Amino acid sequence: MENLRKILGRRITEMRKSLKLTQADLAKEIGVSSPQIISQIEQGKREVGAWELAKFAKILRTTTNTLLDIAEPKPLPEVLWRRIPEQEEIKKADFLKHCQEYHDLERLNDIAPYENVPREKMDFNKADYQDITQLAERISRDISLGARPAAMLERALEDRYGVKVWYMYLGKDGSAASTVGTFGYAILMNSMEALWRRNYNFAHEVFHLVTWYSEKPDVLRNDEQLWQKVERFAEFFASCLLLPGDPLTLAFDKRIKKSSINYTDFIEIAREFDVSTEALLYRLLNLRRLTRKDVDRLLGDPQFRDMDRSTMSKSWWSPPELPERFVRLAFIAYKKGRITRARLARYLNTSLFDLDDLLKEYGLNDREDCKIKVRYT
DNA sequence: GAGCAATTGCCATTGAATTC
DNA sequence: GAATTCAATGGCAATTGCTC
Repeated sequence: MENLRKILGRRITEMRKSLKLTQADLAKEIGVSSPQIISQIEQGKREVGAWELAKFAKILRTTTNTLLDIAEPKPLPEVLWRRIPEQEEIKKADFLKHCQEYHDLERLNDIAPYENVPREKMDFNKADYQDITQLAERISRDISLGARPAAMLERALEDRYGVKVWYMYLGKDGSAASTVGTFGYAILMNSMEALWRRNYNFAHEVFHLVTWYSEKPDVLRNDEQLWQKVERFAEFFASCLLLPGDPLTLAFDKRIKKSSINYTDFIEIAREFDVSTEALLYRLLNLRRLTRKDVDRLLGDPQFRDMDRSTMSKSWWSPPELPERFVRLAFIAYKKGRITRARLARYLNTSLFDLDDLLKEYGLNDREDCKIKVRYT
């Protein structure tokens, strides 16, 4: 038993340090009065009670099984951040824990393996914008995104490829992240983003997933010049994916009357494609439908900016606390008897008392299920 | 078996020493 | 200087042994 105590202590130390917490921080979170107690636990000199173990698991973003497992835990998957957020380690641990839970729910529901996310092995040093355009066209065709891709993209990646999408507050200056692990592909989005920016960021992260195996994340992190280039590619990819050339030029050309076009038409097209007006204008510049002078004049015109802003508030969208698909999977696993009601509440990060209210928010009702006989051939 | 006192072991607290 | 560890001390709950 002594050995198990030491293993548990060592594991707590490792996980605490990976989250950049001190013994004093952990003592405060756990609810013990002094860091000396944490020191004793980490050295295997003090027993850990069952309720304490559960608290350690929650605070260290892991499971009691992992804390007690004799086998060495596998290294955590890399997370590719757009911009490193505050408390990166905590956010990374939360994100990866959600991804694992998501995957566990998929398995509990016997969900068959998904189609593989299209992969592109790209040499970022040699690639050019023509390659990125072709890649966006290919991905758009593979995923069958159609003429208005933004409306389809997230749903298609979730349902068809099992990409896990999670929303979290990542600060006001905007960030997002992507990762690939044993749980599959996952994207972390900033819950503070407006709809049009969100779509763009999402498409940006899709680029990182598609090219995930082109270069190791730590290589990208340590080569600033290369990273900047890849980020420009990702932005351009997002632009091409969400604003496909033919449908966009068609939408643009049909609004031209006597060689001119109204400000409201630009705004309408941007809303139609669910992107910002800036993104639209730069894409039209790229497609040679506008000149650099036109774009600068529009973006510098306060009247255009006012008209644009006045239509934004109506389109504001705030994501649900938990992904709807994740809630649905947890609920179905519960209804099938694969998880208890208490575990369902834990997955949904709520209490048993508030569980029904939370389910109702997602349009789910904990009524007794019924069966009908069907003919099966 | 119930009640009580003595014993034991674990834990929290405090202050000081050591390590990083 | 902050974080961590060590050692001493007291409190509390569980256990043990005894008496009725």
